[in-house]
Amino acid sequence: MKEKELRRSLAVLPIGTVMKLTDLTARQIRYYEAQQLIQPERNEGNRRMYSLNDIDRLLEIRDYLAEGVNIAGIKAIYEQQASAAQAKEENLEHPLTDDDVRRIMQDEFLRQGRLGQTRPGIQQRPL
Amino acid sequence: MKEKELRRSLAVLPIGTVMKLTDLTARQIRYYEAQQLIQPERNEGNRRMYSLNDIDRLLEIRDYLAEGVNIAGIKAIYEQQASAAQAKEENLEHPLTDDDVRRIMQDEFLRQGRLGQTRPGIQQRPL
DNA sequence: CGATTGATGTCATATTTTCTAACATTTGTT
DNA sequence: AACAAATGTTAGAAAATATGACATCAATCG
Repeated sequence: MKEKELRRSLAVLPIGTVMKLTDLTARQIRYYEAQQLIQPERNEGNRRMYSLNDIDRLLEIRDYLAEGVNIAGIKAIYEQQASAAQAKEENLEHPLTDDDVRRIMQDEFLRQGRLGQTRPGIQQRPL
Repeated sequence: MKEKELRRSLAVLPIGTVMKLTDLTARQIRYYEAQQLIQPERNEGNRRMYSLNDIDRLLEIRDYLAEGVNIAGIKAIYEQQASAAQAKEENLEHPLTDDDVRRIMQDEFLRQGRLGQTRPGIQQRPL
């Protein structure tokens, strides 16, 4: 199913379309990019171009924010996912020892602990 | 599978993207529309917006033209498909009599006869 | 409370994209 | 040669997007 992955990651949507599909403003979408939550491509004319995967991620971001997770938290989640994916790959070559697992679990808990801090005000989306 | 149909018919692509995906020029895409081969939607600002189904159809058109079928022929094919689809629907209510079938077959043959006429010069796509 | 900060709104200006319409070109067909 | 089909090209106007600055608003902290 490589075909489908490719299609979903094809950057073909301009920001105007993304606004409608996600119900986000251009300002929000560009801000999330500035915060490294998404990395849209650019066309020859420097216009941002988004893929279906980007749409999914933006919808996720929207939901996390609505739940009260701040942007730093969302970023942490994605970084965690990325390293988890990497670990999975590496695991195909050298399976983990129990000792490794213990250390990883500990890291996870530490990360979780740091997350809930709603220090930077939860703000509800206006209607 | 209504979900997928909906997604595929969502008009979200601007003409610039369509150009890249189909390897057609804006001129060609607009011309096929003028010839009624496609009916893209328009956004609030009067920009043409295309769906994935539109992309498929444009690729088909591109292939038919490369094969030597002229636009009138392609249009005839689509009209035939449309009436076939309609017939199928109607058939769910009143199945056809043998007499109906005979008449339909005759129509088909007449249409086929008229089609091959490559009267309006076959033109090969430039590299 | 007053200051600070995170997330978003708004505005101005520049650049890119698309639209329409007209005229030009190319290549078969008659 | 004349014509028609398909496409190219160009000009001018309108829409969409980029960037950067300043404004706002709510939550948090000293």
